[in-house]
Amino acid sequence: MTENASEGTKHLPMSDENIYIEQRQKKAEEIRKKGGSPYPQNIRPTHTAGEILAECGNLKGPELEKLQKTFAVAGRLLFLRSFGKAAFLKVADYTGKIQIYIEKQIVGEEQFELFKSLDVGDFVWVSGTLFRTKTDELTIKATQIKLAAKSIRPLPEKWHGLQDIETRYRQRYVDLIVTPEVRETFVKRSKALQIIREFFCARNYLEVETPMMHPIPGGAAAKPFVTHHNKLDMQLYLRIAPELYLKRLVVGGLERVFEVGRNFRNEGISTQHNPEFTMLEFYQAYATYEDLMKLTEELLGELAMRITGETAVEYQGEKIQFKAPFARYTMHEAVKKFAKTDAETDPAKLSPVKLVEIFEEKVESQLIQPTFITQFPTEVSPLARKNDAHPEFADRFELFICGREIANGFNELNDPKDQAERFKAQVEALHKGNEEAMHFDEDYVRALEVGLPPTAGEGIGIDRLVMLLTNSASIRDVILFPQLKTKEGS
RNA sequence: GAGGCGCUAGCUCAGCUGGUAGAGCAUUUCCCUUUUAAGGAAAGGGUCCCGGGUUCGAGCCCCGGGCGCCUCACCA
Repeated sequence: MTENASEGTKHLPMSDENIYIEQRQKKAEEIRKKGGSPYPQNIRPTHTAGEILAECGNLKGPELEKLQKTFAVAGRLLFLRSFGKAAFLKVADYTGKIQIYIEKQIVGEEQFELFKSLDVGDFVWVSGTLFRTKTDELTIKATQIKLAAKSIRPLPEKWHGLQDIETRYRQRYVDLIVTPEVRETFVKRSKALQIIREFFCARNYLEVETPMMHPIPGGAAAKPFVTHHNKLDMQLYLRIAPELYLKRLVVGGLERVFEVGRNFRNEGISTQHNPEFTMLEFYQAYATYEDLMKLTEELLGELAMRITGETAVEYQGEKIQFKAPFARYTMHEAVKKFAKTDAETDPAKLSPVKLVEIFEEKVESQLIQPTFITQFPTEVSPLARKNDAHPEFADRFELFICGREIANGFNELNDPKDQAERFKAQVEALHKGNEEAMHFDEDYVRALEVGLPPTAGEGIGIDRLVMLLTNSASIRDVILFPQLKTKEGS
């Protein structure tokens, strides 16, 4: 704490005080006056709500009575219905909720008084035996109850919960308490990451971590965040992609690597974009982009199956089929098929840049089911290997689902001379004012000179993938703390 | 960056043509020993996002600003 801590604790800002907070603070003070603590230690549950349900969820009333076993749970008090000398409570821990029944005659005067000072939102510890209520709900009949941690602020209303989207993002801790779907979404996100790690580890990939602070931003076309290291007195960029570092590792003999981590791009914010987002990148020596397309089909199929229980996933009213094989078109074919072309926009006659332009404008939004688009112009693929037969195109693909780019992969350019030329072209574009063009990375070219085996690599946007798997309309719904502007006074 | 919409009690929301600021939940007090949005009785609770303006009078109209959401543009 700062030296001013004692000064700061004298009183809370008046604007933040309301009757609810005052009342609860008063209760906490009462406990202190009596020699107790509103924030005690050594609160030990014997069971979680989930364990109790698993162990006794099938037992009937008489069987529960015979059990003669005491269960102690701890969790947040989320519901309270009092009848004067008895009450029902619902306590939630990380596994679920369990109902508590408390009766003055059973717990005694002192414990019942303690119970009456509890508020919804408090953490509590309860022990007792199990029984079933008239409506057959598995319930703990409390014999002992303790306050485990006092909550000073009231929670949102039980029925409607927290509706204000801004507050949900700013106070995600409250959102997580009162909006069960939010919790489910982030459990699924965690599970997806776990599956991804298992998937690559099972294929002998090594998980690695490369720098997030780059002296030269590289690996993607994007505007970086700039920062500064004081002692080194050098400008650094938050990484826009880990690509160039991961390929250095393949040069170093780590033939199969993957990294899951944050990228930072200093661009607009939308339902599809957060300034920091999570990217999976993986590289495999002696693989081709075609191998990676197959691998991607496998990965996505497995994710869909293990997260949603089926390969067809409902997303915003569309049924997305994650079963292999996914549709495949070259960019030419896709423009021909999905964009209305005339003599002027005949793909065969278009400049590469124009082709990509039409593709992005007319075709992308139509690619709802998982679709691989291959053969991107070399000009827009400065790190990808040229196709041997048609050097104006790169051996590259992107995967589109619901009109959004989900993955991008290609055969890696491992010819140092070619790479140096491509960097030069990028630097020229940079000088011409293209803020997203790449810088010349001499050390990366040196690494290629040491020798990169034939390699294919791919990046998958994890946030967008999780959006699909959790039927989330906005990227903010799959990021725990999405970037928001700070509000005055907060 | 542009346009549209929103911001009223702790929460969810009403608030008409400009005329004393409303409800439900929650809170406080009282009654209530099996509830499932429990029930009954009463009470308290407001910087109507902020700042100007118009008006006898503004939550409402006008101007400026803040924050958010959506669409578009840039991007993954």
